[in-house]
Amino acid sequence: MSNNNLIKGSLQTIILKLLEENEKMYGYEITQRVKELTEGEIKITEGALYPALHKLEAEGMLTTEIQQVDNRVRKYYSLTKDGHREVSAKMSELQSFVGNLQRILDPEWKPGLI
Amino acid sequence: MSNNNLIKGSLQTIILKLLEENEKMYGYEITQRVKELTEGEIKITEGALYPALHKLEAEGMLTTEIQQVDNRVRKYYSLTKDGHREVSAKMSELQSFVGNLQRILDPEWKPGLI
DNA sequence: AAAAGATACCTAATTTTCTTATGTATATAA
DNA sequence: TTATATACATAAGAAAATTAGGTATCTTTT
Repeated sequence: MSNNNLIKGSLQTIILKLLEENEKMYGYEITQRVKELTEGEIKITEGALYPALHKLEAEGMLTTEIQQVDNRVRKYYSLTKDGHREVSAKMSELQSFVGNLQRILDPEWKPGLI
Repeated sequence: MSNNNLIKGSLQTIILKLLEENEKMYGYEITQRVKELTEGEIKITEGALYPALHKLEAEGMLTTEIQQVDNRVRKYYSLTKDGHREVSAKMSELQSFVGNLQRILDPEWKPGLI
């Protein structure tokens, strides 16, 4: 995940949230979407992404569907019912953690500002 | 660090920032300050804290000073010159990462809001 | 008086999650 | 024809946490 050794553990949340917004995506597409949304600042490495996708699938959060596109194989992922539930949980966990971080690092901070 | 498996890697930044604000602190004090600032939501475990302090000291970011207080030993940490430089670097890295996270997770988000 | 909890330090084994490197394969641009 | 982009995958190693244990003193509760 780029040169950011800070803040690990948010990859699952990123994957789940993108899939909530997009119905179905394949791995490579996710890396490109993140790169695009962050103007190249966050690059998800394949060594991090694929194991994370496999883990989420094994946990029942995602289902897969293989498609042939121009002689190339794509593996599309989408949220299961459990996956949909998990998105909200992960998102509020993350937002709450970011809030707590601000409270520690910026004593002036009040919710509503960044 | 509490029950938050999300967002690892911010402990160093937390330590450095607290020491910038407080001149000197000892380990146990840091755990208590964080607990207090986050109303108990983030609990830094000793197994995470002490190795992190030792690493920062080994890297020349912190110096230590032992004090006896009521027959109990306290190890006070303070920032070195390098440590002071590092705080700004770590802080802007973290703030930029949080910004990128918002861009990924909240398409509505614009800098200035949280 | 004894037990429990708070204060204060520490380390070791294990787990999780990442980076780095490598491998396969097709299509396109230089 | 060589490099880049697309598309999947895994394995070795590093980094940073969790969990669980250890030592010791002081204070509060039973």
